[in-house]
Amino acid sequence: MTKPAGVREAAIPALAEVFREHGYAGASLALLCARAGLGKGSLYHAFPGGKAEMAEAVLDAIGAWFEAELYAPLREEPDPHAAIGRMFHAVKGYFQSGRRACLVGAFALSDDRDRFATRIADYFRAWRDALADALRRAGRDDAAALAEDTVLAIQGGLVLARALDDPMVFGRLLARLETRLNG
Amino acid sequence: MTKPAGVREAAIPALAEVFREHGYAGASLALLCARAGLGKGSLYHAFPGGKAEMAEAVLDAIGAWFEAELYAPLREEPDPHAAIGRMFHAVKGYFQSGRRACLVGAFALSDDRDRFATRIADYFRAWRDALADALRRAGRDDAAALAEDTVLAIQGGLVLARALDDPMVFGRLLARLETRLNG
DNA sequence: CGCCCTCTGTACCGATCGGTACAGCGCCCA
DNA sequence: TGGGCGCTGTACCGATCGGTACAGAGGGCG
Repeated sequence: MTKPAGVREAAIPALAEVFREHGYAGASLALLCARAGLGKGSLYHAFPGGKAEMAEAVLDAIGAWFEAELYAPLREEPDPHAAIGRMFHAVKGYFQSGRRACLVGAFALSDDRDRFATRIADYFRAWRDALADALRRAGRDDAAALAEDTVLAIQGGLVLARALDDPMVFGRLLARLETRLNG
Repeated sequence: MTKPAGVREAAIPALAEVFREHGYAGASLALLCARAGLGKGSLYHAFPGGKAEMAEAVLDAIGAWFEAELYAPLREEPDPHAAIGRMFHAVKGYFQSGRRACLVGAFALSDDRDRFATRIADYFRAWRDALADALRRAGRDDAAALAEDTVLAIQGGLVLARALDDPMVFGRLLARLETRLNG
């Protein structure tokens, strides 16, 4: 029943961390192998497409995680306020209170964007639209603009928190956003 | 009187564009040379410290431009509303309405941050503090939080606009921010 | 003119890049 | 017990990496 899990899925979190820390260009095969604890042979057996396929797999895994943990609840949870609260909680945990960067956001800023354009766009579009849906069900008439503002502010918060090396910036932002959205 | 200008300053805009598009790791000497229209010899004569010194020079140039065009007016212009309006106008032009990424923000997201930590932090701290100063003079009691929110939102707007490949996202954001700040 | 000093292109360096080839290990199932 | 196969490490590939050495071009000035 349950897939044999495989080297592939087991390696993805480690690969994700390398891409997150060094960017696509900076993530060398040597780094990828070391972090994954695998030789080149194993890595290329699991990802015949090489570095590009590894990055795609990582983006897919991130997208799937956000879809399951954030977007689906935002769309389907009967109580939109609860779903929004859960979103902030998940975001805080995922980004380690601002210490961890957003891989998708980082890719969007460089020319790696072109290579992974649809995955990157889908990630943010799904987030923005799911949040707008929840806000609409919560009775906000400015749902679309507010959702866009929120998603974008989270990305900016990560940039600024890392730039100033001050996770509090991210924490403060999340608090401000949550009161703006949930009252 | 006026410095002989030199190859150095002439090359900086071209170098900046390469770092902006490809990141620090992705900006190879070959790309840097080609875009600057100089051979390795010339480039290393102007920047004996190599790639790292080029990036530092680019960050310094960006910092100086923002200081002169944005931060100083925010601090010194008698009419804070006018200075804030000028800031939005300059930001819109500089980032080409959201089509162009922020080099400093991109560096902040990867591990290049450590290498250029003080320059990156100074860029954002100066911006946030200058804007807070103007807001305080404009009579806002939430000046500090509002300034932080604004700087961070601009960075997030660039991420989201590039991710969705939709410059309108950035334009809408600037409009929203300007009404929030200047009424 | 002849010297010097700034700037330039080119050849070259060892290291590392992403990627491939392949021999063998161990496990599962017949 | 013995194939077969999923997985692994290692050696190797040409290309490119960031950086250096150096010979000369060019202009200013004595």
